[in-house]
Amino acid sequence: MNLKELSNILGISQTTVSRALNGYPEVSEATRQKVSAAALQYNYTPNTRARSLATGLNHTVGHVIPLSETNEVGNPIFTDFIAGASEIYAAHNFDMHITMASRDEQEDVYRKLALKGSVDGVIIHGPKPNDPRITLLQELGLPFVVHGRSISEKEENYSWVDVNNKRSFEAATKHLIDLGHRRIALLNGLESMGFAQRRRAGYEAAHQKAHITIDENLCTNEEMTEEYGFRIANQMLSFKNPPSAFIASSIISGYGIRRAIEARHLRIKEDISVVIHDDELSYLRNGYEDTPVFTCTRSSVRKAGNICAEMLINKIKHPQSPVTSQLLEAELIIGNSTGPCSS
Amino acid sequence: MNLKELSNILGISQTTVSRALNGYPEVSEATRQKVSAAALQYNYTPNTRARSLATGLNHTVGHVIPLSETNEVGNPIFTDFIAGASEIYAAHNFDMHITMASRDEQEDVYRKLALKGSVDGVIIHGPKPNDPRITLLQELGLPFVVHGRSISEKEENYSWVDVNNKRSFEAATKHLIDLGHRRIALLNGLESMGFAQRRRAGYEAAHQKAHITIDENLCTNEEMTEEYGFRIANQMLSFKNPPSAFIASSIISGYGIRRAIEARHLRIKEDISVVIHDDELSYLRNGYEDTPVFTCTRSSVRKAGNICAEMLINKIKHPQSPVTSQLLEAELIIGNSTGPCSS
DNA sequence: ACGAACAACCAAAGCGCTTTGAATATTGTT
DNA sequence: AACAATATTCAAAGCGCTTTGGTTGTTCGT
Repeated sequence: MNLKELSNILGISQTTVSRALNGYPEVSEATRQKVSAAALQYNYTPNTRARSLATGLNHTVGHVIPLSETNEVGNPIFTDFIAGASEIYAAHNFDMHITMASRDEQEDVYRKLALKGSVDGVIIHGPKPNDPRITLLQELGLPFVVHGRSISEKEENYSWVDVNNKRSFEAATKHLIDLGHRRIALLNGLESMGFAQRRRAGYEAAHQKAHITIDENLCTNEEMTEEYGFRIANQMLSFKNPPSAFIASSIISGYGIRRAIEARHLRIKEDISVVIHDDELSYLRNGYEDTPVFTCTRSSVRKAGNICAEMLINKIKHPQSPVTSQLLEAELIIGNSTGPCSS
Repeated sequence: MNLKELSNILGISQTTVSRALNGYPEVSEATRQKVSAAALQYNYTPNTRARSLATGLNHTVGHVIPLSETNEVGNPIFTDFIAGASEIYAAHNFDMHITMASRDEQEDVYRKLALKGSVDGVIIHGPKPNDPRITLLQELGLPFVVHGRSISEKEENYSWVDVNNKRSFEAATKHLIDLGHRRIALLNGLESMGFAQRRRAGYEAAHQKAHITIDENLCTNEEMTEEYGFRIANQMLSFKNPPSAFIASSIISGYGIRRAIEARHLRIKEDISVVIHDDELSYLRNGYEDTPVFTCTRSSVRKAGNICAEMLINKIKHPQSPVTSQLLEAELIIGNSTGPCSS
């Protein structure tokens, strides 16, 4: 069933039928009723392709999910982010177009996306310092919002949504220092990522303010898997001078750290303190009670998805509106994994 | 840059330019060269919408990811499944269209998808017994492949890719029984899911063959989160007659079970055995060495994504081809979490 | 009762591509 | 040299929708 057929059945022109369905004012209430009823009866829905060809609007946003070199799969936090974004898309009748691409394919994918004209805007995931994708999209004139922030000398005149990673990791580190910890391990994300650099900066700031020198052997950067947490914690706990606390960039690595601690029959909290960053992943909740399992810096990645999507749709609908950005604070929440330094 | 402009620049008709780029034979090699060069130079890529309007083919497949009532977010295994599928899509130049929808919205979403004409085919996720989506899509005439199988009286004449859940869970249960375990807890997925019913059937079969009666108090069905594993294991371990082994439908719940065991200062393997189903999630690997952390039934969900995608594209390209299906065997791999029953 | 203002509708053009059917150029055959 | 056969090219139609610019009735003020 298409517009032509429907209008033939009704004996009304395609113009009027189209206008009736799209809520234009120059249609009498009577015909609008008739048309709506017929559309429902004959199960008519306008063909998306034809519509977007005619209007130039796709009602679609693209996500290009970076595959890490090591895992070749997107980080599971994307599931939650995208769930958040898709809520908003659904509310605005937008569609979601997803591509998974390795880091070196990214630019090419974005360029293709723009040229093929299949999306009205995109979300940039996992920005790196001076991320070339940002300038590329600005050149291409494709609306976009960055989840995270790039780090660059130039003024950052693009829209982004980010967590205050520096502040939150400084707070987490300070919390441990206040508890008497002096050897605090940092299991950070990949060094090339903007968020990891900011977290590192927070970690450093807290140390500096407390006049503690950082042991570089306690700081690592990797893809944040469970195995990463286990392997590194295991290694570090066998140091002659092991850390008394761990900060992990993700609950997933936190699981690995816990596994390593318990494999050595040490007790979390009493013997070793652990702080994680908690994205509030729905399948990997950090406890359901008031007191979380892990002490954490908490910021819902799903909510970040909401905000990014809302921002992008707004940019698409109002291309001339000024850039906006939002810095989300990640609360430090004391859970059952941190206690006074025992060593 | 569009076709019209490009053909004007070249002084060649749109027809010929289009044919040259699409590899039709009735174009001289000379002009083909010229056209290709110009397309490259002027950065021309055909507009997807226009093309699909003209051809009737979208080169797009849709995934409708069910949101669980409880979590409102897709299970993280989708990330891996979709990563697998998208490899294939990329290779065939297909796009991916994702919608997240709660269970009761599912049918509506599929219907809309078909009517709007924005996808050439879809993948059905998380089939339930007598899943209405299957008949719906058959009526709509939209090609589809089911990840998993429905369970129904009627003959199952549709394409699917599934793991042999019954067989693998029977093997897992038998393994534990052979080790002397008699009280084996089953932390299964939602009862309404086909795969959960098949896993339960395997669990029952093993018990039956060993003439052991099942204690229904040891069998639960829920969304497979970490917290689920923790909470239930914690409860069961405080029974006057606790289980000596656990089988979990997912590594995620397995983490929770481990947390509960270790919180009670029991040892995994020595005191309590644990078997999980391992989807080989890239961020939640079940160990990297020969011997996995958890004894498991292993079947890569990413590979399942590959196969589904390949199957679907084949169906789209050859609509008349017969239905195909594939049953993947999940190997039982003995890891460091199962040992002789100690009680 | 007449023209202005407005309400309601429509035919046709256009979005950017593919594809049909026809036209033109080239080659081969006798 | 003339014609058939083949190789290239093209103009125009069509995919299903929106939107421009007109046309036809209605209502209103005077």
